[in-house]
Amino acid sequence: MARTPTTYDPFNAVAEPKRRQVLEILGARELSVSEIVELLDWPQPTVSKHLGVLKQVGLVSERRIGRQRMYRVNPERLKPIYDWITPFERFWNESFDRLDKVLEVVQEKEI
Amino acid sequence: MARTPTTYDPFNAVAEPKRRQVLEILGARELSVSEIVELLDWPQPTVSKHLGVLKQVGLVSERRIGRQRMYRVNPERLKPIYDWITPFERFWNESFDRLDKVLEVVQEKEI
DNA sequence: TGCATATATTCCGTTATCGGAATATAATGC
DNA sequence: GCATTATATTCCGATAACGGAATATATGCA
Repeated sequence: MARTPTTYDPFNAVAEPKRRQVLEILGARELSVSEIVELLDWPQPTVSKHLGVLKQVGLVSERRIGRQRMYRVNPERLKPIYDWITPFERFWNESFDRLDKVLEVVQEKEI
Repeated sequence: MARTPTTYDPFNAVAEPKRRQVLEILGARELSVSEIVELLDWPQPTVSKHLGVLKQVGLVSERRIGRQRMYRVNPERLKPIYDWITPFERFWNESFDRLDKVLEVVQEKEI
């Protein structure tokens, strides 16, 4: 077996920096392909191909208006990433706690 | 150019499900390679190779004790993922807000 | 019908992964 | 030094991504 396909799950889809960029700008509002092309200044096939991966993995949805296709982000599909990463949050918070304690000690000594 | 290498950044390293598993169990405590082998029941070279990728990208650190190598997670390297994903949190929270409003209306009608 | 616009698809070359099996390195203890 | 334990590395074969260029599809409009 080779590397997990990009369409296997959100983690693999989002590993590609350009696909993260696309999701970021779609976070603001629904956009057509040509609007994305203009905003990011990428070749149109590049945009379409990355949207294709994001759509296959369910991270974006598409709506047709005439010959345009409006893409929007599908946030719930990003939740597995959020759920996986948040348990590690305690490490940063713990560090802050320790820093707080250090600062307390420093303050006590200064008094 | 081909696909972004797994060692390019935390996003790519973490795209592989097995590497996420390794990081999860290292979240609990520092572990030797053989402890990971036993916990996950994978071939030893598989464990070593995945640890190698995680180490290259800075997601784990290593400490030698005799012939053992103790690996620990490097949480701050996971923060870019946390920072990228959390802005999308508002979508789930917004949904809950809307649900709350619906429930309020339902309650009002029941009174 | 014919032309223009919007988007998707295909073909190609280069590159790197992943698992498995085998082997190499390194440290310990006798 | 030699055997043993702990871990890393190498050598496959199969798979697929990515960018670029070219082309195909599909819709709208005169």
